[in-house]
Amino acid sequence: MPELPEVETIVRQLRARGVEGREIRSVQINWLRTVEPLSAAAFSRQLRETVIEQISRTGKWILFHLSSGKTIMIHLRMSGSFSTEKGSHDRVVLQLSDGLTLYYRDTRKFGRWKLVDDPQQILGKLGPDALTRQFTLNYFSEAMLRRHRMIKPLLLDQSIVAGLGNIYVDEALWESKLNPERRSDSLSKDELAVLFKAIKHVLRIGVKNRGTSLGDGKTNYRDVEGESGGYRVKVKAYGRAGQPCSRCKNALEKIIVAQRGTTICPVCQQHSSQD
DNA sequence: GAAGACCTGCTA
DNA sequence: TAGCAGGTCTTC
Repeated sequence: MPELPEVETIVRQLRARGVEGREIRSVQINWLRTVEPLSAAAFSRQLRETVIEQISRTGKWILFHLSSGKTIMIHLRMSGSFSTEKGSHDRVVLQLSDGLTLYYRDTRKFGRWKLVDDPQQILGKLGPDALTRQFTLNYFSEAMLRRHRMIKPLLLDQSIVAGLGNIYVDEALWESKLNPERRSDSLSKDELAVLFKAIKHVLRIGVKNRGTSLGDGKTNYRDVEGESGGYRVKVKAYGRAGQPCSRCKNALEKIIVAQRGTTICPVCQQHSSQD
């Protein structure tokens, strides 16, 4: 579920809640497989009495930098979220100093907490984070042109660029008027520039609006305050199949690309003469 | 590339 | 009840 803007929103709110600087007093692990690579007991032992000095984000990873020198790396996958109030699918509960309790909630249990000595072990396999200066048009163009793959799965590939998921990829492609099945090496210089700009744009707007949430059920994205994201009203493509394209008014269509549900405007996002 | 695995809950 | 979901990993 959460992509870069949702993860960024959560990190900001954890900081605002004053999680940084607090000591972990006790750890409760309700779903053993959430934590890696240690057993729940060993994992808890290593956390106890350490201070969460700093919280950061790279791509879709949340990092808790601990006073012990170790780092907790958290990936929310499809349904992970945080709250300071008890809920119904709390998989990890941290009692922090000064009476704050942090609940990690994850209905589908796909999320993971990894305790690592060196985050680079994992982050080193990722491409640049999509909202950093390291993600440049030159880098992006080169990465796309030297492969012969459909653009959508390439954009979802975290080793190329980190942070995009199904929603923001569909939004960026809609905004760029590009068909998700176009081959990456068929894109012109102009198309690459437009797509690059659209990626940065949809992510920035997403962050500004505190992420996206669809529907109202409890499996959907919630920020730390329990709110759904504000980007929902801004979504142009994702989840809008059957509704009119806000550019040309033709009905948006749902297709499957690389096994992922994909919404496109069949008129605006036609395959070009190439490919 | 594709399909299955990991999971639960919502919707049609 | 089947099918689907914002992610990623493993195994064809």
